[in-house]
Amino acid sequence: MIPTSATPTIHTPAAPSTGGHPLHPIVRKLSAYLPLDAEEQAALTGLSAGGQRVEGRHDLLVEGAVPDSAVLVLEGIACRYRHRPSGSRQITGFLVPGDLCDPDFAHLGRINHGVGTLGACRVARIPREVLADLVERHPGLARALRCAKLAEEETTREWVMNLGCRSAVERVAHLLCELHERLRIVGWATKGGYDLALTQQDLADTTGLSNVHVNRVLRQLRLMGLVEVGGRRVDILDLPGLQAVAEFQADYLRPAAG
Amino acid sequence: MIPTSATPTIHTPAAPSTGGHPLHPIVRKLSAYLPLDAEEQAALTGLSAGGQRVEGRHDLLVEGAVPDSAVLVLEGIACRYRHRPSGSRQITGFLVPGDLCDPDFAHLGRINHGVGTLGACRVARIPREVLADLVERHPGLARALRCAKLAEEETTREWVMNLGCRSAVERVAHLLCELHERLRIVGWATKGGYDLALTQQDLADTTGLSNVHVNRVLRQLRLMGLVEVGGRRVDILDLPGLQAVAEFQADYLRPAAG
DNA sequence: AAATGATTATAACAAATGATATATGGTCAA
DNA sequence: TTGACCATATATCATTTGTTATAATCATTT
Repeated sequence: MIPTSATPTIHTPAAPSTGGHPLHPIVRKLSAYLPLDAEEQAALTGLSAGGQRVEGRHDLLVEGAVPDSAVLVLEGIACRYRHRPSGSRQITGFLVPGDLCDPDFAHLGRINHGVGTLGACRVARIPREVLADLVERHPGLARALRCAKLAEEETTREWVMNLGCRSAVERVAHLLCELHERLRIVGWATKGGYDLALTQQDLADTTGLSNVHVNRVLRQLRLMGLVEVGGRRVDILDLPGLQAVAEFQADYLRPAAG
Repeated sequence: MIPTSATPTIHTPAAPSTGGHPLHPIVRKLSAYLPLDAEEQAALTGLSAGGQRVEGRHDLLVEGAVPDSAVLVLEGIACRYRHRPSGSRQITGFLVPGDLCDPDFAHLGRINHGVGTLGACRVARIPREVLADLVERHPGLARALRCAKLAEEETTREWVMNLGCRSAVERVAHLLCELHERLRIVGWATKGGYDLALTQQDLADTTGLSNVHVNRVLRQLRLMGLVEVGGRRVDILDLPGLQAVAEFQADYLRPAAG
């Protein structure tokens, strides 16, 4: 469902649509891996039924818990994170609309990281039985979900690459490119940019930089004429240039179906 | 099979055994997740049959290829890696004995990273049909392999944590702790240490540091009386101390079965 | 044995990034 | 409007880490 004026806390200028009628983000996302028939699409749409609003900065799954349901993000942005004993936080992954966390909990005990919203979100909680039933009845969906999981793994490896061997400017540029592509796939970004409810501190906790240095980097990217970040908005001025700085190759987000 | 004098290029002082008879590393590893019956253990032993020796610094899977078989590491150490256009390399994961790469290739197209040996290895190539047949006939193995995959995902997230918010000393200490635990599980490490065929440059490419700084860090860890690294060997002098510096929590390597 | 090449060790210096402090600007509620 | 609070911006300085250069060590080959 497209957010309306009744939901003022979420920016919605990029509300997604396809040929006039909106598609649920998870349908858009999974369709990018494998074509889904009407029945499969309907099943996914059913998952999105019980969506609830969650404010920004709220936990969805707490560290150490044994979750009894998965979380499907419908709107907004959330993240996986962990804290060090010293208090510093590392964001280890983002959840954008269409992302499901965590399809595999059935085989998992306690989760050793937290999951929380950054900006305000709309999310659906999916009991494990519902999800198990879904993948059993629809092998095509099971397969698409496995593709999505592989893409997530590749994304985490890409983050290792980012943190391990790119400079501060390259890291931030890469992150902005990745979010652009992921949001674009589900209809929440245009070529010109996207809304992003992240603070500079959030970007710092993601890229392994200090908030001060993130600020320096964003200024530099602005002066380079590549991208302007501010006011909960990312305006991309030169996408090829930004991608070049980041050495961004979108293919890791889209493993080809075997 | 335990390496003998016929295989002089692999250090073997820590050759694993259990009650006198050796166990294949993948049996040891998967048993740590779920108990395996004799039939399942036999099936895994069959996988290890066609092991071949591979020299150090050789590719097992090349970037961009469409692999037609998985790789099971039996001895030695290998890694996943990627190169930047500038030439710098990032190691994104290690493969130790018992690790299978990649159970899910059937759903994957080209792989966007390479897999190669670091030290000399013994590996088995497992055709996709063989693997598919195995998991079909043995649901218990399928489940254990999924657990292993979850542990690998958690490990990659732990690496993000390591690269993103730990200092150089902490990073190296954490890596040494992780390798110790992973090798210990499959019988290739004792409390006192383990053989490790990594150069300081390899450690640098893993931890996102320069080789010079890795050298500085190793000296510091030695002066702190925690660990001595050199001569293809890691001697742990103070395991609790090393783990404390690293804030190492082994649980991410062992998700409890749900 | 000598030569070669790779790895390790160390010093000196450069560059990138972090920490602290402070000011500015926006948002929200009273 | 005011005040409080949070995020952003910027300057200054400290620290960590990278870079370059050079030796020393070790294994391998000739």
